[in-house]
Amino acid sequence: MAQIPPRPGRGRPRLLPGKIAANPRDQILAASAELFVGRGYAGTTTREIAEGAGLRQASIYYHFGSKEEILADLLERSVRDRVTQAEKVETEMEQHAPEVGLCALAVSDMSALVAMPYNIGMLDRLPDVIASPAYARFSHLRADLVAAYTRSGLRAAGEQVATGAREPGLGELLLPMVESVISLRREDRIETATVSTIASACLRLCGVEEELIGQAHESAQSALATH
Amino acid sequence: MAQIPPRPGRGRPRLLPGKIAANPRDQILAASAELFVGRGYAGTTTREIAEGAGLRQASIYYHFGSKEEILADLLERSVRDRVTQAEKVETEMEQHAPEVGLCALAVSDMSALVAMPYNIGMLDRLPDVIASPAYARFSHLRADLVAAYTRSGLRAAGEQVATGAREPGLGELLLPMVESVISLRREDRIETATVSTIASACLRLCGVEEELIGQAHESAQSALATH
DNA sequence: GTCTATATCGGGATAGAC
DNA sequence: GTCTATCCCGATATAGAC
Repeated sequence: MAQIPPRPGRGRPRLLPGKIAANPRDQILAASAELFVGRGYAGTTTREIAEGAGLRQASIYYHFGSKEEILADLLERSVRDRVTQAEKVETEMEQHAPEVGLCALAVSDMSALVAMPYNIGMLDRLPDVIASPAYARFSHLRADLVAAYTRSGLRAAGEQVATGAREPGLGELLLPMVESVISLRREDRIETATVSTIASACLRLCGVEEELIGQAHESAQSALATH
Repeated sequence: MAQIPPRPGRGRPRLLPGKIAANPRDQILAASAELFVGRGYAGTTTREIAEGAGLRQASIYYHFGSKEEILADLLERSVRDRVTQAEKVETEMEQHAPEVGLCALAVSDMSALVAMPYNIGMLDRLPDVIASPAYARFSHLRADLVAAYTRSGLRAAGEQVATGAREPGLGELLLPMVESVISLRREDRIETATVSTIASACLRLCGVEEELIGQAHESAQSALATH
C-alpha cells in the first residue's frame, strides 16, 4: 500500500526488486502458488518460496504465521471465486436452454481456472494438500461446485444419460473434464479453441445432440458477455 | 524404546505379522503406494512406510537403496502395464468398428487402473512425483499412452469432432476422463456401471452417435472377453 | 534379514539486531 | 519490514549388533 521509495528506514531494503505483485505478501503468495503446483505442497520449502518472492526465508513469517497459512489463503482464493461465479452463472442461465446453461457454466469456470495465476485451480486436487488441515476448512466449497455441475448436467442431459450417470454423480464426471483445461495450458496461456473443445465435450457427455452444440456455444458466449 | 529383549535367529523377528503381501519387499511397496497416493511422495516419510509394512524404518534400506527407488519401482509397474495392454487392445481391435476399439481401450484401461492396489495409477499425475528424478525415466511411457488414445479417438471421431480436437490432442482429453475413474473409487471397489458411464462419455466426446454406444459396449465386452 | 542407535542433513519457525 | 543467526525437530540414510 503506502510504499515509500526504497529509503532504508523501517525495515531493511528488499533483497531483490519486486516482480509482478507490488506488495511482498502477494509476491509470497504468487511464488508459493507456482511452487505448490509445480512440486506439491510438502515438496516445497519455505526457502524456495522466499527465493521466488525475493526475500529471505525468515521474512515470510512477518506476513504469514506458517507455511500452512499460505496454503489456506491460496485455497480459499482459488475455490471460493469459482463457486460464487458458478452459482451466479447458474441462476442467470435459468431462462436459457439447458445445454446453453451447462455450456456457459463450463466456459466461465474454465475462464476462471485459466485466469488464475500458476494453475492454482489444481491445488485442491493434490493429496498432500487434501491431507493438510488447511483443506478441511474449504472442502465444502468443492462439494458445492460438484453440485452445481450435477444440476446443470442433469438439466442438459438426455434421459438415457441422466439415468446412467446417477452413479457416480454427473458433476464428478464433468468437473474433472473441465479441470483438465489446467494441464492443457502452455506457458500461462490457453487457446480458446481448447476451451471450446472441452465445453463441447461436456455437452456431448450429457448426450446433447451434435447440431445443438454449436448453437449452444454462441448463445452461451453472448449470454456471458452481456452479464 | 528398547523395552522388549530381542530374539536371536536369522534376522530378528518382524515387528508385525505380514498383511497382504508375503514378502517384505512387496509389503513395503504396498504401504508406499497407499501413502504416496494419499499424502503425496514428498509428504510421506520412510517411518510411515515402515509402520505400514510392519517393520522398522531402517529395515527398508535392506530392500531398497532409497525412498526414490521405491517410487521408481511403483511408477514402472503402474505405467508400463497400461501401455502394453493398451497397444495390445489397439491391434486386436483393428478389425472391429472404430467406436468398439475406443470403448475396449477405455474399458480395459480402466480395469487395469482399478485393479491396481491403492490407486497407484494416479501416481504419475502428482507434481512432486513428476518433479522427482525417478519420473524422467518413465515419462515417455505416458506419452505412448496419450498417443494410443489419440489414435483410437481419431478413428472413432466424427469429422467435426476430429478437426476441433486437433488442439489439444484428443488423447489429452480422453485420458484424464478415463483416469477420473480413480477418484471415483470407493473403498478399493468400483461399480461396473461407473466404468460403463465413463466409457460412454469417451464415445460421446468423440461424437459417436447415441444408438451406436450401447452396441459398442457389448461388442467391446465380448471382444475383450475372448482374448 | 531385521533390529538399535546414530550420523547428518534440511526444513519450519523464533529471537533480536537494524 | 527485512535481515542474520540459530534453535529444534524430523527425515533420510548408515553402521554394526544379533
